[in-house]
Amino acid sequence: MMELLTLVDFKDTKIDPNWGPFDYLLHVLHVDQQKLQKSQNAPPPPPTLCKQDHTGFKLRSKFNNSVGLKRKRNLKAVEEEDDGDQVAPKLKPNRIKKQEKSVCPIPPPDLPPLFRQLIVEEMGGRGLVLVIQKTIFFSDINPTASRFSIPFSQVKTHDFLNEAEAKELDDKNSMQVWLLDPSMRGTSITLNKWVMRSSSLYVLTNTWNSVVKNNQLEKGHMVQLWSFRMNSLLCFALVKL
DNA sequence: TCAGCGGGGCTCTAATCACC
DNA sequence: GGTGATTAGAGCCCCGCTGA
Repeated sequence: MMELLTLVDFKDTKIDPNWGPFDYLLHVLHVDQQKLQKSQNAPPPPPTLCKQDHTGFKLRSKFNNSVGLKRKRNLKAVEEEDDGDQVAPKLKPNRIKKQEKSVCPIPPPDLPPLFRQLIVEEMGGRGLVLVIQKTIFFSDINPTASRFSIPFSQVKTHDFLNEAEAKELDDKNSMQVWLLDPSMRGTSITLNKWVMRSSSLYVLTNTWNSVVKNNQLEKGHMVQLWSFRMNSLLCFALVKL
């Protein structure tokens, strides 16, 4: 059973002033692995710190999701702003024809070399798996919704979850994972599993809004979500195509 | 015709505000 | 500081459009 990190886990951390945000990400992963290994009575191999200048890293646990939550623009204001960009503001946004939607090129494009180099060579990531390739819809960038939906029907494989994680998702419907966003910033994010009556989906929530904002994600953008593992920790990489 | 899925509405919870 | 009102976030699920 994976335990969440707390401030106590970082009491021995010595901050190097030269660390970039990405180094903090790697350190957190290291601490997480140590904790995991301790619980299994085996010392973990430390991940290699790199000196890339990635920004935007932040740490959140599922127990402080609401801490520091600020009120944001109300929905009406958001809609009014959005209407300004739409051709027919009085009408519902036109649905995208299925042919324009998440039609995955066959074969789907491989992970960009820059991402592969960062994940595999610098982060020591293993087991890269394409989880989904989809077009971003309004609901994916709607700040009120604050979620990225991953419909089961579009998921390439569910193998990115091991048995324990699948069980955790079934039991608690959510788990904390790491997301490497298109600008290569590391973010802690919540992976939820929503079971609907006729279908199910995975949903990235919680810090998704900041990913949208930081990467200027917009409706219509094609993205890929890759999964990989840092030691045993489940991580994702979001790639904008 | 019908299954699938995006869009968005409803409800509950939590944060914040206003007032005492 | 306590309490009720207001507002926004999060989770869930229904509606209806689209394409097979």
